[in-house]
Amino acid sequence: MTVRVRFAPSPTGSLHIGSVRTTLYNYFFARQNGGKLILRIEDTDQDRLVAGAIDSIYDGLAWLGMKWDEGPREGGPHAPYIQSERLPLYQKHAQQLVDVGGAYFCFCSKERLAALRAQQAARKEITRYDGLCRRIDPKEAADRAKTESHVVRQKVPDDGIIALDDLVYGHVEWPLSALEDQVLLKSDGFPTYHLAVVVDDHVMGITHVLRGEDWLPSTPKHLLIWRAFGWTIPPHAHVPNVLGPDGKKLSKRHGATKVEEFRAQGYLPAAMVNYLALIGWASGTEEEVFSLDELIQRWRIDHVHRAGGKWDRARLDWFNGVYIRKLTPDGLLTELEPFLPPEWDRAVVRKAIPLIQERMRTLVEGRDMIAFLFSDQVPLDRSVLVGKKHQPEEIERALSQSAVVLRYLDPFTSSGIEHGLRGIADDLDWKVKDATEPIRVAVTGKTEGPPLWESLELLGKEKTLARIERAEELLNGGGPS
RNA sequence: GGCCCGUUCGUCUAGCGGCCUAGGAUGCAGCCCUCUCAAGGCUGAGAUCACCGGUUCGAAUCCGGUACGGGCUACCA
Repeated sequence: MTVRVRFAPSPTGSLHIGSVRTTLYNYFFARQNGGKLILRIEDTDQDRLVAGAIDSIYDGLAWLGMKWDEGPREGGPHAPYIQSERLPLYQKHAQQLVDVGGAYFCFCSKERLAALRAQQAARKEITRYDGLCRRIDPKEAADRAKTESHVVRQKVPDDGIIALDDLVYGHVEWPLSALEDQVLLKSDGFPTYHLAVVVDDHVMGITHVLRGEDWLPSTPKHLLIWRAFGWTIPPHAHVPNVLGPDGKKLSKRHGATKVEEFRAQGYLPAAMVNYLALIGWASGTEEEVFSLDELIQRWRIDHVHRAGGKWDRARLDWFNGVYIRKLTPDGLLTELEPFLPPEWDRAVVRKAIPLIQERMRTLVEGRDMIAFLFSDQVPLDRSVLVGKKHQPEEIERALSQSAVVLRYLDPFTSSGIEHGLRGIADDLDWKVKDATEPIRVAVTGKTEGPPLWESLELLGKEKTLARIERAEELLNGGGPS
């Protein structure tokens, strides 16, 4: 039997990091078993639809490097793959469930339901449906259903126990008495998630249900549906949540949560994939840098951790640095491209790459590191320029001596610059870094960054001298402040 | 409140009864390298394995309870 798994996002916004992690696990599982991957859009809540969400899901998954076999745009034997386009299927199955006694029509208004809940809450009782419509004679109910607004509710047996042997969590069981009669088909004719997943998973031949931990509590409802239809229940695996720093499910409150945000911040897809895969799974060895293909090979469902894992930006940053350093210089240039202002000379950027590649953790950081090469608007702060070791007059003198040496340098190359500047330090009897620091600040506005000699060469003699001059003026009391 | 799940260094995790005086990574600190910052190398601090009981010759690992955290509890997914 070929493995068939699905990822089933709902188009309520752009792709969330947490669903990406779950999707990744589905992806690994499908690929390592030579199985098929199905993308199914679960848009049964018409109120929560967000325009453009499907595009963003496609964009995000494609950016991450995931490819799938069946889906809304690629089609497949079970099209359509958008639940809102499969309504008759769910309606038919809801009816079937009513026929076999697994569900019933309910005519209670939302008002009555709300009032019921309020009363129960006031009495500090469990708030759940009271089963009023369960007692209506089926024939009468069927008649009323022809004209009256109604929903279809699941008929949960009064007692007994239902259990699941989860591939990750092991044996889990629920007392049926704790479950309420869930709505399966809404009055607008749309199914709820519970009906739609089960029907689609069965009809689409899904062999393994792999989804987030938050679905575990509603699994007994699904199990009951599978059972009522008399279908074979596929193995289920729930995977732990991705948490925010406070231990709660990762959400916008915690900052960036969407793939596109991380993309915009200059993270590489390979780093995202690698880092994300490691929240909730470990190889069991001491390796942890894995490509997508390696993850497909190495990932094992039985090595999935049960506890939720917190999102750790610092660790992501480290992974991103690792992947940036793995790039070829031209590869890095390509990755950098979307972040570069159009007017920046790409030939210069290309030459700067070896200077920044091992220093940057994100593409944005890399771009910022070389911005001084293209803009004369470098910030200049007098106290930063002077530093702590020397008097302003001494710094000014060092600067002007350096300028003299630099001015007569021809050609203006990094080795010449190095030689000249080291000479200045010697003359001054300063440490090289002390003589070098004011120049770095004058030219880049910062105390840290790419190596100076090469940076100056790239900047060129004219601009270098102009900026040093500007710094001298600042120390003179005149000039820019 | 009810049901379910979870709990090993700050963080991600290894660990599936003896190899654990608990390993790796990240982060942090220090040293080396060095024109700065990184990268790289080395070193270090950091976990009474939530707690209490039990099983066992032996428990981070098995069982029970407690505490704490989380998820779910909608005509949301």
